[in-house]
Amino acid sequence: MSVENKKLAVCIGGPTGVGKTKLSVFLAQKYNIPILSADSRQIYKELNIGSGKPSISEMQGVPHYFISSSSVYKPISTGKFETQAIAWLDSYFKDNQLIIICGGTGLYHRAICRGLDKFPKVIPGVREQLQKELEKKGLQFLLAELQEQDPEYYAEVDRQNPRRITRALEVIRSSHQKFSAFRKQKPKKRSFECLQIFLSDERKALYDRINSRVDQMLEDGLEEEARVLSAYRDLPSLRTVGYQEFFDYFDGTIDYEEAVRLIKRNSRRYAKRQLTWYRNQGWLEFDFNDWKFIEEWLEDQLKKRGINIKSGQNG
RNA sequence: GGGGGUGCGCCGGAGUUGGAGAGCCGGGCCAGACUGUAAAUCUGGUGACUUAGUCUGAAUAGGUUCGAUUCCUAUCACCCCCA
Repeated sequence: MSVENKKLAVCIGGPTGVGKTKLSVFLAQKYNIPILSADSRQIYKELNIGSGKPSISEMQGVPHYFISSSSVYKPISTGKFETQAIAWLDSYFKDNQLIIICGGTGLYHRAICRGLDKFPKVIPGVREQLQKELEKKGLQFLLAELQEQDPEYYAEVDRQNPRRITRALEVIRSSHQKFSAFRKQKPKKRSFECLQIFLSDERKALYDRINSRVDQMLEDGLEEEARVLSAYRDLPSLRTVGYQEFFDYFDGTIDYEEAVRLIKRNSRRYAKRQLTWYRNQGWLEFDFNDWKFIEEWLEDQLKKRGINIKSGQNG
């Protein structure tokens, strides 16, 4: 690939509420490029307030893709997201050199930049069946099956995590092959390069910001949004901080104060998990507030790659 | 001023009333794992240290005892009652 054909995706990650959107919009405006969202909740058109989806005014005219592009009634898997996003990006990069990929879902970023291994389709009903067995017979029962069917994966999997066990078994039962047989863990070739950075902040300040962000969501009508969606609470996409807690409140399991407290707590815990993920994945860490530094760093990266894009004054 | 009660680890609760535990539950916090449910799911830590272990520890200071979180004395703090 010649230098002129260099394609670059600037991936921006980080914990919830750290300011990913603001920075992305700023950079997108500067280079006059769109933003592709890597967020497993903002992708649903029904989840607005609770997902922290940027408003029209926050987008400032910058085109956003994969925001509100699906419906909670048709859940999108990470695999589907990869397929759609890559198709979109390949097409985009035919005529363009630079894009911003912004979002808090680490696995989505990974699906774009590295790709997921190809797994067979799960036969309808298998997952539900496994869920039933898990509830009735327990994890140990499923573990025994995994040990027999796929000793390799059994040896390395987190055996206390039902999600991992049932995932492996749904693939095994659907394909009659070992789960580990599909786990090549080999990065895919992409038509573009990913530059991965994440924003962070002092923990105390981040948590304060998250707490007040939740207060803002409540003011904006999170409770009503949750109420409308409560009939569909069992959908995977509604297993989400900000909604689940309200569902319990509607049930009378907890009172309003408690629901709010839990939303804040679970948001903080989520933020921590995100930080752990990006550090673990080797992303470059930047201070959320140091835009100047990030700008200069990015300029440098573009120059190195021979990417010459006018900093547009539009916006 | 008099009488009574309570006091342990970041916080709350339970529990031990002479054979002691850096111990139980919850919270908070810290850290980690994670390839199609990922805002999901799961794990570890939270007195100190030279960390497979060692030391200190039940408000503080003494005392009784072979042995004290437990009993005694004083002090401090908080709570209740009486003046």
